[in-house]
Amino acid sequence: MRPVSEQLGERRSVTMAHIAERAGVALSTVSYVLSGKRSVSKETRVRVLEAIEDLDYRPHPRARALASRTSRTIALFLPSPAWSLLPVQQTFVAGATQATSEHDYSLRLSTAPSDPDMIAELVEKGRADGVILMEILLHDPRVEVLKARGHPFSLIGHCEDNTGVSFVDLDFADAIRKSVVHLAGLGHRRVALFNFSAEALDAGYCSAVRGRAAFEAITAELGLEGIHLPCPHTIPESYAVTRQLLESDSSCTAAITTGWQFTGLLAATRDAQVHVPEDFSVVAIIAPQFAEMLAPALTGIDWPAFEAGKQAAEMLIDKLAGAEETPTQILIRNDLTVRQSTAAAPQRGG
Amino acid sequence: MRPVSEQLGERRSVTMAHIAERAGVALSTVSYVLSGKRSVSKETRVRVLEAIEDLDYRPHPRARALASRTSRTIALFLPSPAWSLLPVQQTFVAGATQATSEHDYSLRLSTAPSDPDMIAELVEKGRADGVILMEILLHDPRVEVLKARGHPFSLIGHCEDNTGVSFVDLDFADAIRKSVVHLAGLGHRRVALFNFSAEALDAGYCSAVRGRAAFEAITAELGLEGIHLPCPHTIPESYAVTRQLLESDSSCTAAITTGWQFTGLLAATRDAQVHVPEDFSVVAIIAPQFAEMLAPALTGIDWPAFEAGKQAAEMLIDKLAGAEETPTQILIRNDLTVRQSTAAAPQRGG
DNA sequence: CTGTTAGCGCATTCAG
DNA sequence: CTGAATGCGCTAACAG
Repeated sequence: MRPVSEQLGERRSVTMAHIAERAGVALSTVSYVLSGKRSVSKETRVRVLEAIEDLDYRPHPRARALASRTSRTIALFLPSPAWSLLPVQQTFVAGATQATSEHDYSLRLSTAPSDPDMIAELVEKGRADGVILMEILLHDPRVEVLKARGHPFSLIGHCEDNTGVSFVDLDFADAIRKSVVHLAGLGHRRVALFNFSAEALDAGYCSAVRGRAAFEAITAELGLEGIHLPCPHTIPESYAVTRQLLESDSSCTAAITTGWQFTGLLAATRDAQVHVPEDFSVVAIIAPQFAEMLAPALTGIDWPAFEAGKQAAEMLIDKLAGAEETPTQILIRNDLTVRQSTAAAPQRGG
Repeated sequence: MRPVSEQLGERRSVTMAHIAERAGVALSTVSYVLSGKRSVSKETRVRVLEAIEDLDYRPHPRARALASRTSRTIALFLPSPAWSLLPVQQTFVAGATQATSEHDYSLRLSTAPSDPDMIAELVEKGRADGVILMEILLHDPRVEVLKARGHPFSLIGHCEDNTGVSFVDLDFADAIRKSVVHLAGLGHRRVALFNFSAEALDAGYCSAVRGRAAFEAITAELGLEGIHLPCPHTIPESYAVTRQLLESDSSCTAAITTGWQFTGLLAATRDAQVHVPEDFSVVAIIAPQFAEMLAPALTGIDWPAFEAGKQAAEMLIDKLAGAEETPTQILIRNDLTVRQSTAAAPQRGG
């Protein structure tokens, strides 16, 4: 293997030393006019600035990072391989990317390490100044580690105990509640919740657990019959679960989906000759761009994922900039957006 | 503003010096057992490895990067703000992320710099070893700059002249050709192409330009009437273009979409009481997970975006690892996947 | 096979 | 207000 520097063709670029020489000042002076951490006489400052201009000097972030122990980089982890299946999470990334770029930070993306310590190490080794976590569990070991070691981070999602942590999340309990109320208002008496997968529930995935609790509470309160269906986000599986539901339960007339399950659900209703929304109502909790892409568009609670990703990054950047100690906590409560005219009363089985 | 190092809480961790001392060897020896760039006697190697184990030493990538002029990082740029609208591109990122993580690289994401020189600088300043570009133009200044300065890169998309450059791309010309042939086979005589936007065409966006050319050629060859419609990917605009088409042109019975336009198109056909696929055929060029999410699913050419992102990263990593000089060029030609049973003859206006 | 040394490019003490 | 010196943690010559 040849020396890497060679293949990279990395040019020897102009450094602070060059511009110090040209300006006839000390290296440190250049550093100080750049950082502004010390006052510099107007004259020398101008000379330095001119030299910078003339030689077209650009700082070397990596060297700066090593010396200052700061990288202006934020790390973000994707749930591993099957990630392509969840566009909502991709949208978080898009939002976070935009925010980091706007603030002259950069975003380091990698698949989620299995070991929580590895993510702490990432910042300890200077690869990132802070971390954004998603797929949060109610009791999340990653959050514990990060807290314990004192590293800055923000969450998309939120734990059971959130003292001192910054996060942005959709209020899933509220979303489920509003969805059920909406369906009850349409006259439905028996509704299904297509919740996140059983694995997610077992692991304690925050939205899944909160969603289930809220669903059970609100259906009981309204005297509805609630059918809780953990279901993966894949098309074949959500299709199968829906077919099973429609065949075995003729009085269920509505469903709420928490993720990508609306795909298989819609295909299954169609194949079963059950018409949406005339015979069967569907409420989806999903990013608006996906709700809108269907024809007819889906009624539901909008999960503004792009904005959430952006805010998660921004609150972390604020923290890195030395902002107050009080954490930012954003719990999004959106009203239901009606995108398809739904028959007031369910036709099916009723 | 307090010193950043303080708020970061970055622990002073064990360095190579510590382990050199404990193992009773020179600093460089430690470096060499780690890198394997020089043979080390089994005895000392073992002592060093033990010391590493005992002290729980982990290398510091940033320092390594500065010294070696290599960062094990790949940069990827997103088309700025409106990015949330194009899920296909998000999927590229997902694929690239997976590949980089698998190879122990990391992915640096940022919004696309307006100045091509800035992206070259990114690698010159050591923030990345190589670059992945998307949204490629037939004559792309970024590619020119990268080539000229000798920086490693790979493309998702491909230019007019691709000598020496590695890329992965869907063969859009082939995709359009197959789509038109398919539609012609169904008996359609007048078909529309919902191409990328006029801006994209003007800029010379590779897929758009190639698509148009192929469309014109194949419709002429088959004696069909082709309607070329540049159209943005947004739902309102694709909706409007479709309504306009349906109202002004009663003999057009089929359409091909190149991106996200199928969303507005389907909504518009529905509102216009035009049934898909009975009255009107639609062929979409889109990532399979999106084609499948509709009910009924969309017939079309699959754009395996996740795989493409992955391959683009892998070919770049190979290059960085010092692989051969011969570029990898992957032009994906997929057959049309029929997902909805289409009436053999168009009903509308015919 | 191993140790010594000089940087990578910059931040930041400390003297002046 | 300025400059010289030291070091961040590691790599890669250069000497043995």
